[in-house]
Amino acid sequence: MPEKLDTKPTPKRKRFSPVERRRMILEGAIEFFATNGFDSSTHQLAHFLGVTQPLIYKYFPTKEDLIDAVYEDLFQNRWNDEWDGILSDRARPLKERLVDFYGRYCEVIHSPDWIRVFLFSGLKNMEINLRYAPLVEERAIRRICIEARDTHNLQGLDKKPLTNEEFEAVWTLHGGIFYYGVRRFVYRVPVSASTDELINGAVTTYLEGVKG
Amino acid sequence: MPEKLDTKPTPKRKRFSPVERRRMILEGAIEFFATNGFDSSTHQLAHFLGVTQPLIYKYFPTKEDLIDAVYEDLFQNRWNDEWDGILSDRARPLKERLVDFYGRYCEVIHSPDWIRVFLFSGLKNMEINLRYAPLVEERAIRRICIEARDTHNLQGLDKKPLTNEEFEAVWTLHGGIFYYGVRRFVYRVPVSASTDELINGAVTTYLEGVKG
DNA sequence: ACTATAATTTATCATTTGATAAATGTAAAC
DNA sequence: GTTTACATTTATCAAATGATAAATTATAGT
Repeated sequence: MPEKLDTKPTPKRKRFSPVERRRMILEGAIEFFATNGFDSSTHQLAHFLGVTQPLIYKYFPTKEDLIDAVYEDLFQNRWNDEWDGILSDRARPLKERLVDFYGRYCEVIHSPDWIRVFLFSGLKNMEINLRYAPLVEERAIRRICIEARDTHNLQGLDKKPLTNEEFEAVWTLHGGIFYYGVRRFVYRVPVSASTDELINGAVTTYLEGVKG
Repeated sequence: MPEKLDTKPTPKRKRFSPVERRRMILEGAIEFFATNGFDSSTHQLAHFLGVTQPLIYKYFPTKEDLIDAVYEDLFQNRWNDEWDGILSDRARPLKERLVDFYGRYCEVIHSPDWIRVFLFSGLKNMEINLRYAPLVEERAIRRICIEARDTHNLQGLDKKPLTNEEFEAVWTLHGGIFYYGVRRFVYRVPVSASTDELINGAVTTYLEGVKG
């Protein structure tokens, strides 16, 4: 078949600015590692990206650097400071606050990339956990304990410090919500409720339990 | 320093029966893979076992065979048929049954080996999940839903099938309990309650919630 | 249209990894 | 004590993997 010979041939190689290319590699790496784990090879990743393997090393000197960039992109600054305010805003009913908070929180964590990379990294890397778990405990769990006491007019923190039972009740709520993501993106089984329904149910149950 | 020359020197090599050695390798592999993931090398595993690497291949023809043996040992036949009876025994209060059931269930799953291998395999291997999740849903979650209805004298299954809300409430309970293991053996953060306290709290909260 | 910069690829390497074959030595049987 | 079976090790390999250097070529500036 005859073709126009005077048209410029499509370049076999497309060049991007370093910023763009770095972004492309990083985003691809997140998806790829979330699917295949961090022990997958950089060769396979390059194939997935449609790019040669040494190019990756132009932007990330070592594989470890690339993995760290994945962590940072997914976990760093993903805790929105506004969430603290939502939980502590006593002008609203606690149930409404909890539903609001977990709705926003789940928008971040209930994605295959987030849940899977979080578990992959947690299983391999101790450092991530040591940073993340205390963050959740301090800014969510503890705060919810305090607000629950206030809401149900129990004795203040000055009278009695938070008990193990109070902490564990919130951790169980939190774990139930987290586990919903595990069912969807790790086990990949069908779930019978939407995220909103789940949150509503879990929060309601928690509040019933802590009240009684 | 002079030594007794007539004592038989300690053999540099100890021989075990195939059955014994296979068991040793398998148990070591469970611990090793639970710690380091299934992508760790057989060379490292051999070092961990204090044995040469080709020996492993005498007992497990491929690495995949070894991994399958690990799965089988941890997950196969770990569901005790008596548990079904515990959940369905209407002579006992539901709360007591649930605490009893989850106490026994957690004796199995709340170990670093079980939780970590379960997550490692779930993240890599789809097959395990496809077998395990339906088992839990059928033999635990659904059963608990049914018993909860009976206990609270709600309309029978013939009147109205189990709702998504009922299912999700139990999954949230289940997830909260599972997550306790994740906190301990994946995140490795200190937990503020014993397994028994956790189960008691979670079950109580669930029943409060489903009642109201 | 030409040139220079640098983004991208090709070629290559040392190490690691799953796996195999042959040599070795332990311990049971005689 | 000798023999023999076979559990274990030593030696080795091809393929995969993280990483580097040199060659190539797209594209912006002139």
